[in-house]
Amino acid sequence: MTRAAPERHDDILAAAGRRFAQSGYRGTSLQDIAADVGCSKAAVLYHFADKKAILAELVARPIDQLRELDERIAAASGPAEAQQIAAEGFVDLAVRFRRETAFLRGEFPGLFQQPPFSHLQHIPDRLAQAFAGHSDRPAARVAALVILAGIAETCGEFIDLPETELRPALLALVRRALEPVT
Amino acid sequence: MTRAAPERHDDILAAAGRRFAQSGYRGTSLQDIAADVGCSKAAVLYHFADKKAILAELVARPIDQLRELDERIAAASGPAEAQQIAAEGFVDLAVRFRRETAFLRGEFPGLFQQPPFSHLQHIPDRLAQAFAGHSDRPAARVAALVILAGIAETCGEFIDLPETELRPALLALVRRALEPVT
DNA sequence: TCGGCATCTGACCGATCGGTCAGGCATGCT
DNA sequence: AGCATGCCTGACCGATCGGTCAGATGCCGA
Repeated sequence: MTRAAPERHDDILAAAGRRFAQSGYRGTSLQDIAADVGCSKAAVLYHFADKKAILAELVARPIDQLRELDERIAAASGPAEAQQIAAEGFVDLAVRFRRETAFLRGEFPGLFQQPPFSHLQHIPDRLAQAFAGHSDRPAARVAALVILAGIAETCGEFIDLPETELRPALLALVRRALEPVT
Repeated sequence: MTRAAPERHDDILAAAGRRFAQSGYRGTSLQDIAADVGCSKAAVLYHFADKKAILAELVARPIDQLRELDERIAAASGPAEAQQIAAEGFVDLAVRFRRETAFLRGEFPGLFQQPPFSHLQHIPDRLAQAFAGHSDRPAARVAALVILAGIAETCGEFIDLPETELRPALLALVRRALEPVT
């Protein structure tokens, strides 16, 4: 059963996306993906150079947005503005790419230290730094970091709200969380 | 180099805890653990029946507390009380067992569906149900679920606050998040 | 009709995984 | 001294992983 290359390509991408989101990158084998698509493991590797290339293409767009967010944080005028940009930018990122950011975060520690993701190593540090900008407000710090870590996976697993509802709800939460707690 | 059994046992447990927290259960090999402890892979399997037994012992106490929380939620008088119990109980759990809950959550989907964890299958559903108790308050629902998913890993990875500071900060955040958003 | 290219398959490879096993070595009791 | 027991090792096993390869199959233009 032969399919046109672009369709197959997208089929594999979609199947891998579902599998990665549910079982993680390491927990998904090429065999699993092939079985979902309905072809052989070798066929998957005909359309993609290797397993990492599937992941790379799957997270290419959220990664681009993450990098752009990183630049905006770096260009902020002070820690307060950096924190605000980081919080809102991350919400935007998480809402727009729910599933991708889920396993992107799940595989974070090991994955971003090797090619082709090595050039992104500094980003988590910068994000954490931005979120922790106001170290005299521990609650805000906690809240922001909780949000940073939790949004993506949660949205993918439990919540089924349309983006039009989810985004303002999350933004309201972030703004509220960033207020100082007395 | 021979050590007394209880010490070795705890050494292995500690090394596994660090590795699991950083690279996940699936991403950690018995070889890694053995190398950290300074013994052979076979020695690890002399002190533990298999790899899953290490994980099981590592999460035994948080699991117990999770099960007790589950019972308290089930015994709540209504959805509002259930939500409150769930939120505060989960914070308590996450703060007390930061690192354990981190990889406990990371391996959640696949792991709780097979022995020796099968009897806990219903708990995530009950938790999610409790958190989503007030479905007419989407922001509160989002916030609670974000917290549910995010606390553990975040605390383990980014935050280095003493428990005495972290716990009240998180509780304040939860209470605030559970208030309706206009 | 025929040749060429894109798509795909089954068999195979080396590496690594979790787990097993027979035996070595130290310690401590008899 | 001799023996049993507890702790540990290196070698090994089958399974599975990501990845390769030669060749089969089907489609499409000349």
